[in-house]
Amino acid sequence: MHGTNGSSRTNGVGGRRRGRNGEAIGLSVNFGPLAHWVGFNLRMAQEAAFQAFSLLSQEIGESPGRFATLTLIARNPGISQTELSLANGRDKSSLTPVVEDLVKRGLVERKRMDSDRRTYRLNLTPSGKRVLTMLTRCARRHERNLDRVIGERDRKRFIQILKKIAAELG
Amino acid sequence: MHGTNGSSRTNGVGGRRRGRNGEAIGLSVNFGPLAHWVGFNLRMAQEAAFQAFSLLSQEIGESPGRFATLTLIARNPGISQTELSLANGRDKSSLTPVVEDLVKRGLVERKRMDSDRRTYRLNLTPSGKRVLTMLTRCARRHERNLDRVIGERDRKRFIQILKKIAAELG
DNA sequence: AGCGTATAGTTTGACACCCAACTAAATACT
DNA sequence: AGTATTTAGTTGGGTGTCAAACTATACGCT
Repeated sequence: MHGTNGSSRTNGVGGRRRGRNGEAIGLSVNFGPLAHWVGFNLRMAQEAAFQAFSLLSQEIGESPGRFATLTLIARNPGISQTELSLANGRDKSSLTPVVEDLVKRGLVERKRMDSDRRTYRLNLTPSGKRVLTMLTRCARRHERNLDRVIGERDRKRFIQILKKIAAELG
Repeated sequence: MHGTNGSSRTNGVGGRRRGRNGEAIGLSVNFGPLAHWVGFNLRMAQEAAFQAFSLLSQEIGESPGRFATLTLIARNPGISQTELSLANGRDKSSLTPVVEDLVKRGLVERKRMDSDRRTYRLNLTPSGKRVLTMLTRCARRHERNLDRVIGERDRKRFIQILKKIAAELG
């Protein structure tokens, strides 16, 4: 099971038949090789998971992007923006408006470093810690849902593979 | 190994030590719970894979987004834009400029339907088929790289899980 | 000291995407 | 037939992202 293509029609998404008269696509979409390829399925899964977390996190008025940022600052007090962007897998320029907003809303504190006055040190404020706590609760709920889908047995291996992909294709 | 957090420092990304004098983050970044969560690792893996395919596909002057679109049109001749956007997991409005561009560059042909003059039928032109062939070659190369990372043994299960996530969190 | 290079962060311009509002066509209801 | 509802696609507004150019500091070499 790898080279064999067969037909790869699925009904997962494609659209329920409206069968006029054999109107080209009867009932479902043919994904062709996409169905068996990692890249495509990785994208679809990631976007579904993101979407789901987005819903949870907006219940408390935050965006999912903020969550990783806050966690990384909490875990690495005094981290610089460049280090943060690197760890977060985003360009440092993407971080500028995010940090700006977090500072403005009083979740993050930002001080120039003495030894190197180009770089900032980031830290959570007490208010930032409170928000992070709530977001973390959301995230745990989200993770429980994912765990349920993945299954306890495969979970560890699954994450291992994800990490490996990120590491070896970075 | 699941609940135990320990420390979760990794050196995968964080930045090699520049050890001034214990300057807050010595050598690596602490990812905290992120390290063990599916959502974060899913994002990182997806983005790494996307990036890698992006490099391959731009060798032939195309973007990765185009690839799934062209494949779906090839496999479902006469598909409508809405069906396409649904299968592709994008909003239909996102497709407007993409299709526009593909038509302008002569890869896709677009005809109004007779029975319902609101909808378009999309088809590849011969030129579009040629481009898709090249892109598919790229994609196969990319998949081989991913396979090497994932390992033949886990591959099938891995994709199954990705599909399940996309389906059950959609 | 002085010049060239590297680094931290910002700015700018481009894209890809989403959502909500819109237009035009089809269908359903009566 | 006439109005209301649904559907296919487009438009407009906003967001998040990257890459490249820029500013300012720091470092290295002579």
